[in-house]
Amino acid sequence: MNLQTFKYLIALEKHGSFRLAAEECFVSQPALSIQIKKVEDELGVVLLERSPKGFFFTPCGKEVVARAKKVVQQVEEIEALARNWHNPYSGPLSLGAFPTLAPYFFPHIIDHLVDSYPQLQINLIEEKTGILVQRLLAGELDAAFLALPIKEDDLEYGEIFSEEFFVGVSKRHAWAERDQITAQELAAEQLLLLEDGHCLRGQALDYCSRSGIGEVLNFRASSMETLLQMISMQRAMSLVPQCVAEKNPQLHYVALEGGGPTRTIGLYWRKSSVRRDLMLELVDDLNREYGQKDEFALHL
Amino acid sequence: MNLQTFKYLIALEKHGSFRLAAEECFVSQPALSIQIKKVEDELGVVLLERSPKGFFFTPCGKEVVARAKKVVQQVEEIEALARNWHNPYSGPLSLGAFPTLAPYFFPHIIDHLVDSYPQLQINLIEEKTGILVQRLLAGELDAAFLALPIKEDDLEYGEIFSEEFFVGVSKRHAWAERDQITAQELAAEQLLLLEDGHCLRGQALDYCSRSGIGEVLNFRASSMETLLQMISMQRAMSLVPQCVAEKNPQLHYVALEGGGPTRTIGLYWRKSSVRRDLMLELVDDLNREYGQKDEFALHL
DNA sequence: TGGATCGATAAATTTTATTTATGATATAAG
DNA sequence: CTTATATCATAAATAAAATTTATCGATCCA
Repeated sequence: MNLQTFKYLIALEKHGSFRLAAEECFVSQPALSIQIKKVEDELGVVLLERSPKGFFFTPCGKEVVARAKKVVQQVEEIEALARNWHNPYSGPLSLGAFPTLAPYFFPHIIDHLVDSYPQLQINLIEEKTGILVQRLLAGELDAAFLALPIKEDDLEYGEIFSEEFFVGVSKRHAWAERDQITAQELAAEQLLLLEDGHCLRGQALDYCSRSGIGEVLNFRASSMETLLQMISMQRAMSLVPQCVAEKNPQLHYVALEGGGPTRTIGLYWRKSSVRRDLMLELVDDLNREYGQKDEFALHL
Repeated sequence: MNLQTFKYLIALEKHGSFRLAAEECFVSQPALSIQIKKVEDELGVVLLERSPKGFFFTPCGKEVVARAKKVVQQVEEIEALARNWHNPYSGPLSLGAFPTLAPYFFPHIIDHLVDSYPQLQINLIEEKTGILVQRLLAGELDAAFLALPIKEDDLEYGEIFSEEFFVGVSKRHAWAERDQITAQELAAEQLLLLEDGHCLRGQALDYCSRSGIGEVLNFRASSMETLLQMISMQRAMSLVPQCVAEKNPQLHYVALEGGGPTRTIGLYWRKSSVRRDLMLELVDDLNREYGQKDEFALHL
């Protein structure tokens, strides 16, 4: 059993081709072929079903590859651990945030990050929540700002802040003079939502079903910007989180009586991350700087 | 980076000696020395602090060894997966149970197990809960019967059964004619408990503190058998789970009005276990055979 | 059908790990 | 205070392993 062979298997799954896999691993194609066969012998199991026209992984092969990926990732984490041992505050740090947060939140923290950790080379990645979680688990991201809750055993998180949703309407809308409306009033209206995959969409739908708001406009905006555009054209209204509202004063925002729905943002990272201590420190920092409470929750 | 080297590191930590570690790995001492040095070069980190009188692991070394253990264990799980792929119902299966359950529970299920899975070579291990969890996580056990709750991310479980605790007293005791007593009455008495480390002790203490029973006899029996002996000598009373009571009719058992404390037993295994499917089946089986409800809870 | 591509195989080669032998240092016993 | 016996490190020789180059047979597509 051999880590290099695991990498071969993983590359093979990725490319579906011996030649390409070998290329990625910077070895010749026979080297890869032989090692794959060897590991099959060693395990006493057929991992690939070969035919003259190609090959595919057996169920057992798929299971082995899935586990091999975890193993290789952990080894890479050992290597990173050693690399960063002498200075955990140096090197590249990749942070993610989902699209309805990133453009409104990153500008707030970027200066603080750069000042506090000058030796870190910070990469900011904007992706939908699902992709972020995936990349986090795959070790491609060090941490991500995500809306609670995220159910992943391998991740832990600290809460950063909570914010309310307001009802965003055009300044020419009938509600433009009002500060508050009731959930009942909202229930009579139709809401524009983002397209599938945005966590904000899920949060809004949650709130609607809990508040008995059934109907939502069957048109889905593909980005927050589009959505705000449509609202300002008086074509729609929507639930808008506070940080987005603050950056878009061209609209009017109506609060929901008794408090609207809220979203809580947490910073998530792998429990096994080599940057774990740094992340804990960062959560502490961000709470001091931008947090609303004296106490903040860590979920480790 | 190399799995064999990880094994060397682990053996080195285990024995604290190059020679012994090499022996365990069936290689010569220089082979081990050289590989350790090589991995240090490769990682660019000193793992061992060497001195003429010996060596110890650096903080970084300790971290690396801890992670290496996980990696090696997962690789072993891949090997086991492959071995058992063609017949998951064959080979050795190690099951644990804690001391206040094992002797009373294993006899109930052993026939069923042997009949249902004739190709499995079943090993039963009796240890205190803490040790069982440790051995489970280390991959030395396939599964263990444990009292809920157990907080371990890497484990999952299915509930098997719940049972009530009764107050066990001698047949010559004043309560020997009674069927029920109240928690208040019990509060006036002193309870004998098992020594530290037994989960039953924790459960009893929990109940006592919740029921306002403050005093417990400051003498700790080292086994359930001793405890029952002492009770029958009229020297004490204690909380006894139902399955223990059934096997010891020489005592009298008084129920607590409104129901006494209960313990729920679950079968726990590693989420990554190669026997996962078998375990799910076993939980199902045991519930059909011995479970009290039609529905049983799986916590995956 | 001919050329290109794919993966398997064989032999030669290189790289890597391991053994044997030995050295330097410290500890324990006489 | 010596001597014997541990310990781990080092060096050279050996064994084992992975890798490369070269080649084959099969399929696919024009």
